[in-house]
Amino acid sequence: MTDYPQPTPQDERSYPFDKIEPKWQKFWRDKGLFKVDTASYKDKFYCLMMFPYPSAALHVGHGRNYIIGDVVARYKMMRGFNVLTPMGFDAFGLPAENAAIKGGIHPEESTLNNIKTMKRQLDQWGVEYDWDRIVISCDPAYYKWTQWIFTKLYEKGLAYKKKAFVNWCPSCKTVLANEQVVNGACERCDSEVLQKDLEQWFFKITHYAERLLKDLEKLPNWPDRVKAMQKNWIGKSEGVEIDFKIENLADTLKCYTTRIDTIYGATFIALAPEHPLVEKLISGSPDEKNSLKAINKMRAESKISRADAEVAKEGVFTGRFVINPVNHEKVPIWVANYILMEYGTGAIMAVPAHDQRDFEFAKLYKLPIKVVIDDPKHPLDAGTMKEAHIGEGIMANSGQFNGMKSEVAVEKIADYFEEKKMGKRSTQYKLRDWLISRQRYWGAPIPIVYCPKCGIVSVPEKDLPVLLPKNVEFRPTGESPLKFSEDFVNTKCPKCHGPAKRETDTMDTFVDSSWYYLRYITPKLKDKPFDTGLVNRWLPVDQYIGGVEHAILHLLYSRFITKFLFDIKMTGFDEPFKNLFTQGMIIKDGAKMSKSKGNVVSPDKLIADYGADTVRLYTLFIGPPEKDAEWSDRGTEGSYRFLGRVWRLVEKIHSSSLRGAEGDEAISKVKIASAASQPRNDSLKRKTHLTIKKVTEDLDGGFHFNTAISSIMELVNETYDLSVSEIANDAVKQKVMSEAVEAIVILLSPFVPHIAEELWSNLGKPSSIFRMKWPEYDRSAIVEDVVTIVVQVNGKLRSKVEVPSDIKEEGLRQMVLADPKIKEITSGKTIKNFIIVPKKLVNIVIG
RNA sequence: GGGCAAGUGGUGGAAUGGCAUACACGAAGGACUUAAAAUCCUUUGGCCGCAAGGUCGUGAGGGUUCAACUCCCUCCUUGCCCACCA
Repeated sequence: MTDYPQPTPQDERSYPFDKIEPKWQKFWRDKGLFKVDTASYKDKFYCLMMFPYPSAALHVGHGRNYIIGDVVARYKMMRGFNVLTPMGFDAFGLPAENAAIKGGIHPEESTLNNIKTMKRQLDQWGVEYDWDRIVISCDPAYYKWTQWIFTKLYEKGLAYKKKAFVNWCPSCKTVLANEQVVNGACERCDSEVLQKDLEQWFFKITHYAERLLKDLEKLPNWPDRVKAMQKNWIGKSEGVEIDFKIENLADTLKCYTTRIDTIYGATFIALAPEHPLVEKLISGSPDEKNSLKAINKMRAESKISRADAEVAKEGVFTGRFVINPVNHEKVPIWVANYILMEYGTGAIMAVPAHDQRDFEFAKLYKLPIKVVIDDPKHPLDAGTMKEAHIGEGIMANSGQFNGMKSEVAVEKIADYFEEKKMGKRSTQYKLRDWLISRQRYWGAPIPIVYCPKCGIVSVPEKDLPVLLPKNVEFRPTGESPLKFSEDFVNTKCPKCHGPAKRETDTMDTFVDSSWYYLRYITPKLKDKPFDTGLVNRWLPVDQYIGGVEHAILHLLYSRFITKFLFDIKMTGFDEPFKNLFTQGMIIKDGAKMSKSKGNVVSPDKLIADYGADTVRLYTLFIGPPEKDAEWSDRGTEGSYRFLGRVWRLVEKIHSSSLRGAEGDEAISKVKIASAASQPRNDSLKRKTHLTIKKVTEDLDGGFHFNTAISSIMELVNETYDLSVSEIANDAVKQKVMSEAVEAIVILLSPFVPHIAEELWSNLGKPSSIFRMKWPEYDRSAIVEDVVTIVVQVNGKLRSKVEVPSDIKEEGLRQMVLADPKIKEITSGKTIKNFIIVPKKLVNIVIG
């Protein structure tokens, strides 16, 4: 048995982060480091992070967004910008309402509690904001203006009401947003989502479809991925709308096609079950009753299964025919479940030979298949084809167009249709109008009043906000909870002052978040949503940072609202976010971090164990920030070790040993590095300036935090090669060393602000480090007198030679060929080519 | 079916035409310690070799080039988004 004392755990902490982090956080807040006076907009930089929904608590995956934003803000600050970084909360929404139904706590209470928790977490991370500008979307002072935007859209005819099919969860008894429907089932309870036909409010985003598409070109600094997703979502296609004459009826049937070149191959027409002409077409047909029954079945089914692509094709013949205008053939009209009423005209000309869906349908109902686009080398045979020929080819069986390339015929036939007035060119979009009404409680009420005399009346600005009443029974019944609040519903008509009723639906929370970035500039303004003059100075946002999951919805809606506000001259810009950065997700155990999967890593414990700087550093070092990354608890220890190394470097070498030249015992034992080709002080000075260059380029050229940090690690490693005794007696080395250490601290400061601030002050420098100028590298310090040239023979590395950096070609050639290894390899061989990449490489090509 | 990413050591990743594997994790060994932790140092792609060195090697196959992880073509795999969109 031993009687030695047990180890004490105090040394587990290699530097006192628990003391310094709260200290500097308080310092920044007391000094108002992040407070901005928007009146001075010279060198402004608007750094915006997507504001969060206030859920219970943040995990380290959320943290990535805020940490990245904080690094950008601090870096830009040191580059002399007047940086605005505000934060707020997207505080309306279903989760709080559901929690309230379960737990009985009012959504407002739980939301405000969650905001408190999240704010504390952000504070502990050392992520700083101008909190005076906080914007909370459930605050009446904010949603007043959300409602105001609604009324403006309504005035311009861009907010309207219509009957529409919406997603309905029978078990939650509520309407769901499209994004809450996953593979046809409710996101939360997994029951099958039904469709209900309800009166709904829409924003006419389709009015902006072309501009939303075209203006993507104005956004060169958005990720291509996001632009591609938006483009895809808007889904523009150009084609021809054909007018088909219906045999024995006065009506024309309009069909939209992008493949007018296949018109001669149309062997049937297919209508969506919901097409308005369906009843008229089948009336009088011998099998009218059964047909209608089958069509009604399709109507019911097709809507449920719309989310499910693998539904079998089904159809009913109407008994009617159209006349194909190009060849006067009779073409039968069918009703088919795969045709969508929402797209195009809800009717298509079906060309089985050249469209896979039409092909399957034709096979099923034994309809004719006619090849009109052929490949002369491998002619198609309609009888034996296994699938449709989708691609281009040579026109066949197409009258006057035979022999043309199909891509030419597309234009020729379109011209022909327009000349003969048989149809016209037409552009279609997949984008649908934005359904914004929700039969839910926890949202901004739609500011509309229904008056028996005046009809639909929007609430005038002086009566806004329409306050969300607090005492409402919001248990799900399938109807808007506000319907049951008599005080809320019964009101006076703003026009005739007679009794009237309020709209009881609330707005989609995406409406709240589609303009919040404008509110931050003048967050407390009472008489306007924002000050146009100031907003025009501060926007567009210089850097927007957020998750790619918002690539379509939030970013598209925000662009739409910005364009609308531009059109009504509220703003002078029509794109809100100049630069967009979308960070990757943090993965744990192969899945996205989420509470339901039970793989969340809480920052609170990590910060308690290692400090915020370690968590920040690891989050930034884990990999390229735009990519997903697997979280490893081990990895945090590496970051922690590195910070300890920096701490000891500054504390021991610089502040004590250098001055006293005493030499800390542990440090004096550091080995003296092996001889280098240059004097060590030169090499360290050069490395210092190369590191400044590299870190600056990594931050300016993109968000390459991981490589910036690794280059600082290299510099730290190099300083460890110098021993204390080496420095102590050499004034030049001391200078080089302190320059390196200062560079390390300042270059690290955006990433790990607390330790940097502490070390900076320990070095005797004035606080705050974030009021310092970002260092610039010295060109003369990075030039080399001697460079190492890599010598390849026939592309293979064979040797390295050191040459003066200003060597001429002939001299270099001689030195390279004089190298013993090269001499041996090249002896007796003919040198065919001698390629020189200056200061880098030589490649000798021999026979 | 369409669109977009990505595929490199035991692991996260670096290198965007010029030394493949920087930096870090993990592992092994050493110094310090009664011991451990911490710290500091060394080694660490495979194969052959005592070594010097050689050789193979960035999902697969081809191509362009003096030179390819990088550019081009074909294919495979994984992930994400969209999807009976005419």
